[in-house]
Amino acid sequence: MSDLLERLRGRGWRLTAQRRVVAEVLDGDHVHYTADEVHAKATDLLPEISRATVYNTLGELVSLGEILEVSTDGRAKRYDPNAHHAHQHLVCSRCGTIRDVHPSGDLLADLPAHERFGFQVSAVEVTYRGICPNCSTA
Amino acid sequence: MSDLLERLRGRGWRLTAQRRVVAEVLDGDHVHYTADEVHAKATDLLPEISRATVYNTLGELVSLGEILEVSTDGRAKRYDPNAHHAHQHLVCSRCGTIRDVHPSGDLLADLPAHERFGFQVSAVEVTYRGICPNCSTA
DNA sequence: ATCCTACATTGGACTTTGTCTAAGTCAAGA
DNA sequence: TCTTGACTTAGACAAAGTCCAATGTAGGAT
Repeated sequence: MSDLLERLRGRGWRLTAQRRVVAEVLDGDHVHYTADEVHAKATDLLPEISRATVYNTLGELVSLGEILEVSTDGRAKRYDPNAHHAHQHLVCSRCGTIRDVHPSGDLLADLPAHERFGFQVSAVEVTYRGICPNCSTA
Repeated sequence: MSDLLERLRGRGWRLTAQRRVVAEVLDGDHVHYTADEVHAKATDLLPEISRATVYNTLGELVSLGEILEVSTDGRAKRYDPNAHHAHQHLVCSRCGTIRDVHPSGDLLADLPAHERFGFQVSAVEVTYRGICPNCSTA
């Protein structure tokens, strides 16, 4: 993740404590926090960081293609730092836990030409839904 | 759609003008309105209908499995009356237009056992993204 | 090392989307 | 037609996100 900050500095990003903290919070696998969760965790590291800055920074990271925006439940958007490896999501219908998964096959090719309505189709997002081990035993 | 109302009456639904109007607004193919759009169109037919009733009615129709809730953009949820034929969505990245599409293949089977993390996987939602004919020429 | 300034941050007001509640209304069975 | 419990209403409230004017600061220039 520190190479992320270097990469962004190369693109003219000003390196502030706030941005460093947001990047740090988002580091890891299977991380999918809401903006408010990012803000809460960032506040632990840098108490005076504002909500607006967290939103701004997340928005910039999305624009730059460094993180992904995910909305699996129609409520708050979540942010996924795993933007450099194509993947899909598996979501627990009960507790909302999200895992990154890698389906086999070419998902885009599954949409036949006669079902494309003249669109130039360029991407596909898949959400698998089920019950996680934790919730199925409880 | 009128058989929908009959079906619901059979399930103990009280048949009110408001519910009739919401059902009427949702009738058609490739219909994916937000709650506020449904409210606006319903207001044309029945000026005194309230927002709360539209939300209530949409929620009930979803619970009864008569319509689907779709969130393709992380903003307002949309409602899809085509609940009785499995399908996925194709969304224009520019204007937001949504079409119902039918991919080939077994999408659920594309998730290998070793990528399921012990989940009981039961459903899959797919959103194809691209540019619609209208937006690509404009 | 310090200065400058364009870019970043802040807090709070505002918007959008959706939920809840208490009071009034009405569909449909008796 | 009467009655009653389900339905509807307006408006307050809540959650998620955006916007703005004022203030602060990273990092290049000196």
